[in-house]
Amino acid sequence: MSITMTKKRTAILDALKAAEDLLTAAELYERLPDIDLVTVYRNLDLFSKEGIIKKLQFDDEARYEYQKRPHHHAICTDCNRTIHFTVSEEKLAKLLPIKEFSIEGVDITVTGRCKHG
Amino acid sequence: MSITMTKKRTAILDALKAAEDLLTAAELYERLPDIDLVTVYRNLDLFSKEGIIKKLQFDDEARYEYQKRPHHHAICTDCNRTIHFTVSEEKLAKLLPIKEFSIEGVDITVTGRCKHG
DNA sequence: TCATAAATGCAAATCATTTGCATTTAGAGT
DNA sequence: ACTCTAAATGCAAATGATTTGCATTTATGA
Repeated sequence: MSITMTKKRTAILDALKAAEDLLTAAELYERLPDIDLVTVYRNLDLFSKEGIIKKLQFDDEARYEYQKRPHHHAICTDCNRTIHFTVSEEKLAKLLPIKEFSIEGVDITVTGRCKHG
Repeated sequence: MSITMTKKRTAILDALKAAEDLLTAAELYERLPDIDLVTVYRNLDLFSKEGIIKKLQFDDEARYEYQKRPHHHAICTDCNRTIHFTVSEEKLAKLLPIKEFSIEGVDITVTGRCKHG
């Protein structure tokens, strides 16, 4: 990547990699109190633009995740847990019936209920 | 529907039905200056919960559309135009490979470039 | 018509995110 | 290592969408 990897940037990325779930900027700040919240925001923005992480806009706030490989999300409306899943390129290609459009990215978000205890 | 349809609510719904694109609360307020912005928000919320309209969270603000039938969106990263498209139930059912999840809704957002002039 | 709940408006609060600016730090060249 | 310049960071304050509190108006139904 072409961006300078400072200690703080590395720490933010590591925290995202280590996280089970998607994190908000505030949650990252909790885990990394030495890094100013503004810096967290600025770097999350930067990473998003670089494509290193992914920003998902939730109802009230944004959540971020380290982007291992492109994938999609199923969010449980009960427990808010997020399940990650992938969809094959072939299936993705078949979704959009419009030819006059060059696809850059596809986001699929499923809502429903997971069967947790 | 079980909610009281006041004149203002009808006006808000009509404005959404008439709109070409998805509208923000502020844009609705521009079109309906007699209706307080707070009332616009409250009723958009109400309609969303009733399933009459659909709320899409964009980067910085929410946009709303009258829900004719379930459909999805392709957003041009150049001109911000929104293209609506549908995906058959069969295709939708095949997307999520997780059995332990009862699907309530599926949102597909495609980003890319449309071929406008 | 009256009573009660719902709908609305206005002002102010909230809260995530952004911006301005001063300070610190990193990287290139010497 | 030293110096210079741009980038990175922190702090305070601003921004802007959305929400809340409360008083007032309107609709509904007995």
